Amino acid sequence: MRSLTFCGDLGHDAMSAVAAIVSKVDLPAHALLAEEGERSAYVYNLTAGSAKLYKSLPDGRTQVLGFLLPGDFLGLGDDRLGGLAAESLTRVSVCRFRRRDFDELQDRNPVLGRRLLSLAQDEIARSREQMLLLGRKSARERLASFLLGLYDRLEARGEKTDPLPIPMTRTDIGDYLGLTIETVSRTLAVFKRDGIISLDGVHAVRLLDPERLRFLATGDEADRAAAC
Amino acid sequence: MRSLTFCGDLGHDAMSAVAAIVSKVDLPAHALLAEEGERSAYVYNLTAGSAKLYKSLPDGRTQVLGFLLPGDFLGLGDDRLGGLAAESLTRVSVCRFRRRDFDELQDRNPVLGRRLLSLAQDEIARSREQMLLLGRKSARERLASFLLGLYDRLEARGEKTDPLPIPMTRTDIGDYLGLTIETVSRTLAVFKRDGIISLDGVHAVRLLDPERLRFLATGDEADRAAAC
DNA sequence: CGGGCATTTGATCTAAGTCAAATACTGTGG
DNA sequence: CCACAGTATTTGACTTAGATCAAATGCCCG
Repeated sequence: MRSLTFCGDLGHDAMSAVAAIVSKVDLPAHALLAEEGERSAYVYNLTAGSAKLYKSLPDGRTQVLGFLLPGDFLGLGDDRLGGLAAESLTRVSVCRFRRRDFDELQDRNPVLGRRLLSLAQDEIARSREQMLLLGRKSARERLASFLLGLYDRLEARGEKTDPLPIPMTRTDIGDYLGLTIETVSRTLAVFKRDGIISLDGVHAVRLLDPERLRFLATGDEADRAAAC
Repeated sequence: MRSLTFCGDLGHDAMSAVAAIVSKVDLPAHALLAEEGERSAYVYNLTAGSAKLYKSLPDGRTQVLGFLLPGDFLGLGDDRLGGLAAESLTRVSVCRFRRRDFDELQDRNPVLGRRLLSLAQDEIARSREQMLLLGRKSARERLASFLLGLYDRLEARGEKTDPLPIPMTRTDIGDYLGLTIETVSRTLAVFKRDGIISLDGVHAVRLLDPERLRFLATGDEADRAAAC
């Protein structure tokens, strides 16, 4: 099964050790995998479906920190980490580990330890990119980056990307990009008008001009006027 | 010396192993410790002074990803990581490790490995907090968070915080908070007018009402009108 | 002591937010 | 399979926080 992609080349011993402590769980859409402030006793690895990770201010403003796709971990070393919640966007399947078991496994398997450090560093790199986006990019640049990011991640996992599936709502997208749903909607409308994308219903997009999108995403615009 | 705080309780062997591969370097203010796109052959641990970590868009917009204070690492596992630069803000002293030596040390010392994973997780937690700030907080909330963050970090290291030293320029602060220098300046002026802080020259602040600042930072405002 | 940068302050502009309706989906039960 | 209810999305009109442009100061540091 594809559930344990993360232990790919850990060797046979490690794989059976992993298999021994994992349990598979299915959950419906909109299920809370973790609540803000809670210290979860579990570590999850998503095997099907998608989820969002977020953090909120007391008055309800929320920031989506990332979307989890199949293969992604949730709760790694997070036990202590600052109030942050996770919710499934679709029906999901997860592999669940009791945290204690997982930590122990990690202590006995240096390769796994190194793998986890490497995952943490990937996450740091992605966070940095996102900080640049949130701090300095325009709405168009944010949406372009978002679409390409989703595309690239699915591509990298060998999932289909032609009608690019968008499992999250406009609200989730807005909360991820630091925008309102209206701005998300309007900006996508402009991309459509400009022939950069086409909407295939609300939860799928076709990237008609990825080239142009790349330019937009990095701010290399040279944004020639788009007539009406 | 305080240079090797990170290996505090690693044990004697590890400490001498560390000592064997480290070299101490002093650099002036505004020195580049790493350039965007470069793959540095070194890992640094800052022992005195401060520095900024940043990332830029092709047109020059830049996002400061964080400020390094004494004890902080630079370049951990970063070799590959997406173009990101570091520059000293003041005169700095650093402990420099050749990356290869450092990786090797890490492989032989599981405690060090765990320590690094933990540092990486701290960094992820801080990044998440910053994403919430950049995506959802107002200018006042950002500045309040910034001042308190600086205060807390110095406090935690036992540095003096009464006149809170602000080694970075307004430009750096703006680039860190996703604001312009004008907005930074104006917002600090408002804090001053409201008696929340007092400016002690341009590179030192006195937090007169940390309480209030905490409320501001978390958006718990209840922002009673401030008369003129 | 003065030149050059950093900061502050003021006036104005604008991208994105807010408020308010239409429309369009989605899932459900008949 | 269809209609309907309830939500999600789009679209439009208007507002605003923060950006931009433009001068004054202020502050190092040689």
